[in-house]
Amino acid sequence: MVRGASLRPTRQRLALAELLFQNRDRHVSAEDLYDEARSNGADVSLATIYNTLHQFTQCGLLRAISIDSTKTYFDTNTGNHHHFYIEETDEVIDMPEGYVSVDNLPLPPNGMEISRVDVVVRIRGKSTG
Amino acid sequence: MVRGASLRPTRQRLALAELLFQNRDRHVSAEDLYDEARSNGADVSLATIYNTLHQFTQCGLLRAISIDSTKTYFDTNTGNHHHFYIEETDEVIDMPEGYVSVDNLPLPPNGMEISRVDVVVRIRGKSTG
DNA sequence: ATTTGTGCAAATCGTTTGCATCTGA
DNA sequence: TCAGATGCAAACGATTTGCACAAAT
Repeated sequence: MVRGASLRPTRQRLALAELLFQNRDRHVSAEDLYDEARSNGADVSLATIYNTLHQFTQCGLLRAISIDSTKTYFDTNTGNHHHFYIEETDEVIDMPEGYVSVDNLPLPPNGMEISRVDVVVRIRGKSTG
Repeated sequence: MVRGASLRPTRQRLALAELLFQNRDRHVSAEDLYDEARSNGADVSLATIYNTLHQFTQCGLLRAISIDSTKTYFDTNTGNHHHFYIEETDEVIDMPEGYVSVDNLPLPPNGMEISRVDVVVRIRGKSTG
């Protein structure tokens, strides 16, 4: 997988890939992955975490989502899907692929084309609001 | 307007409110507003800009949008509308209200309710991609 | 007079960078 | 060998905070 993206299969990248892709549909921040790697005995620096996350993103192995808060999350599901975002906890949940439809989009400004449509449904506990 | 939100109408808040609401549909970052205030002779500190933006947001005078990049933008249009986001320049453009429709939303997880649905259409120059 | 807001500078937090060292093809 | 990766610590940029001073009710 890593090799297929023409990245050198270094110890660190392989360790991180394993953590990331052993379960589908994960949303991790750099810090999350860092902690996880450490507690799994993988000796990886934070800088390498960031490098790797960005490289994986660039190769299409991950998708970056910046919904809110100051943190960037990386989604292991790169398919066409959208997200719930839990306001109280900053959690991100995938919606099943192909479920949501967005209609009646106005045309983009002249000379521009659509690169992606992101739908975020912000949710909260029923009593809280 | 400021008074209506049960905020004390201080010189700074009034100056910022004037800058913000004299044109509809603005998307400003704290830094933007800071520069603008200064060049208009309003003597406001950056800390106060942040305070004011957050207070206005809490009162429903503004809406915070955190689309990408590390910056938070504040939208003077608090109505039901969505955004284009120009990837190359970090610009945010309003779509006309009521245009877009989102259908087939899956139900939120148990005990949760939808607080808002945000649609961001990421666009880029036609040649760039 | 009392409460609330303001300004400054220092602190924080996520993220990036420079550079010396290491590692995989 | 040697381009490319890694780790560390320092740098960064947006935002926040603590605290003394000022302004609004």
